Amino acid sequence: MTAEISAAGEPALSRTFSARDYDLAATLNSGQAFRWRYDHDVWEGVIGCHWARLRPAPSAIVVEVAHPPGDWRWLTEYLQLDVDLDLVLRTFPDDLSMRAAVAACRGLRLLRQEPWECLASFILSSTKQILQIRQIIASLCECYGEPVLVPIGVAPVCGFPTAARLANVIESDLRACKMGFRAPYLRATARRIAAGEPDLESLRHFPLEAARAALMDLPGVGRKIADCVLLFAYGFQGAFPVDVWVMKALRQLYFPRRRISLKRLHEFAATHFGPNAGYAQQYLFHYMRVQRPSLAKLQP
DNA sequence: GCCCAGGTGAAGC
DNA sequence: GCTTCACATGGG
Repeated sequence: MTAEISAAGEPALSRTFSARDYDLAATLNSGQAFRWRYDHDVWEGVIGCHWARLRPAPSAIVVEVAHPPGDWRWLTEYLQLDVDLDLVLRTFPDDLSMRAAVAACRGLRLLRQEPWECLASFILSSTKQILQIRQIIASLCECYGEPVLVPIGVAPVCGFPTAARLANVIESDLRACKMGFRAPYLRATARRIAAGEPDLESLRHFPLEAARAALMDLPGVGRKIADCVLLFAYGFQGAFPVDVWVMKALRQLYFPRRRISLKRLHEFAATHFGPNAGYAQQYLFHYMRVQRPSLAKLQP
């Protein structure tokens, strides 16, 4: 590995993956992951310690990497290329709202991200616009991440900083990355994770509620951020993050002109959206944010 | 200037 | 239990 990393400056290697019904733009731009940059029909980003460039093609995704990987599981797992979207969409409730969301966003996928990066990213997400979350994380990676190998002609880029690294950054230095009041939360949680309390890998094998409780015990992590990590990093489909957009979606689409508490919305979501509720949530989120921005402004 | 952004935690009833 | 508020920062 070290030998490969040191052998910088080679041309990118390309491989095409079959991917039917995969909307790369919607997926990489739907507020799940924050490290992708779009330029001339191409997405550039970092997955773990791998630089990657993704380009949509008919029923496929063309992937460029900086060095030959031993295997491609880090990529196929991240993009969830083995998921049959039809099977997922078929489990959605057959109501007008979900039909509209699917019609508008078909091809939107859930990624499967590395837990620490996902957790830290969403700690930084609170009351921030997606554009600003990207900027904070870019700054954090540039300051405290390890450089990854890139091909000739590509600007240097870093991986996401480890919990151990961020645990040793003082709060004022974190604030220099423009994360504001989130800095002490990120630092305190980084220290907990670096100490293995909890061990993020072991959460994979926990029941949903136990994993959620372990995450919510961390500083700066409440129900919403915990659910984002449960869904985007571990794939728990019972996790249904309710942020301001999803709250508007649920209230307007399912409970118009009624007062309904967040608790009731969670109870509704847990029974109404079926075995792939997490997927349904992402469709509602993206639908509201991208397709119905004018409606989203009405009656919060 | 104003309001809002993929919220959380603490303090008040 | 529920409601209100402070918390940084930047975009529209």
